[in-house]
Amino acid sequence: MGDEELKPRIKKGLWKPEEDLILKTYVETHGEGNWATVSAKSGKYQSHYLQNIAYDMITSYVLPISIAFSLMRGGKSCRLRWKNYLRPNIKRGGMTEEEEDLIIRMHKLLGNRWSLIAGRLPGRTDNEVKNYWNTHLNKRCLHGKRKNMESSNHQKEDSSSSKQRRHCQLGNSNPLLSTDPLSTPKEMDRKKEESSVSETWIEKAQTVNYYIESPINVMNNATFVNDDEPITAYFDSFLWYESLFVGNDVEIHSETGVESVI
DNA sequence: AACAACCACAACCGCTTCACA
DNA sequence: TTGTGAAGCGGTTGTGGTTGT
Repeated sequence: MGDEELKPRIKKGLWKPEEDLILKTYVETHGEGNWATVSAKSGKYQSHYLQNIAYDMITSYVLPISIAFSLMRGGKSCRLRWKNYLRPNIKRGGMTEEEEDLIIRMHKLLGNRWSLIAGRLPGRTDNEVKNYWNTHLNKRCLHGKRKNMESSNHQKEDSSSSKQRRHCQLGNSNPLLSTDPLSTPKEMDRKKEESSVSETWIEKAQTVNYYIESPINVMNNATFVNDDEPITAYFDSFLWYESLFVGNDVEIHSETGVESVI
């Protein structure tokens, strides 16, 4: 008999609807926490489950009643599944423009602090924000940076090509895409749509950050080395302050520290 | 129709932090 | 003060669907 047979098998991979129901039932009864015990305890919810779930739901999930289905999942897996998918008030579906802008602004301020960012988006999870950033916004921001680099390089180019590119930037076509022979019209439309939303404020933020000392720099000055609370408070006040100027150009004088809305 | 490439999202893994005995 | 287990977090990988060839 090998070790593998002695260990309880922890199931991995995508969750099935019946597993979701078991976990949901467990958490609704016991509350969140003690995730390590979910796997052991959830088996007894078979009877509870069968009493409370409508028969048509059971049949639709093709559950053989004779099978005792305790959750053979690790505590971490259960916790994540609950937190990211089953928890009440989880908002599903695409991000709104406001949410996108908030994510980008927060990411610029906080970096990859996904839980902090998600904390300011009701109904959104850190995993969702992180995935959304990696699949949508990161590309868009990189694309914006490339665009900026291109435009700075263009200053060294001959006047005709730079004039053409400037025309593209001001008009309804993208200079990078329009000069890319591999881009299809459909792809160009898609990329154009992606790049249109938040680049304006990104450029503004880059300008603003030139004047405002980053909170991270303050941290690096070891003002609050051993105590997170002041840092958090500082972030909060900074974000609150920053939020006042959304959509505005803010200038803070580098020496006097006096801010003014342009 | 078949296959490959790509994309979006769910889930896992490893590390850190926290709480408590 | 230290050890230990639980929870939290961010990076990475896996999976399934879609699109292009």
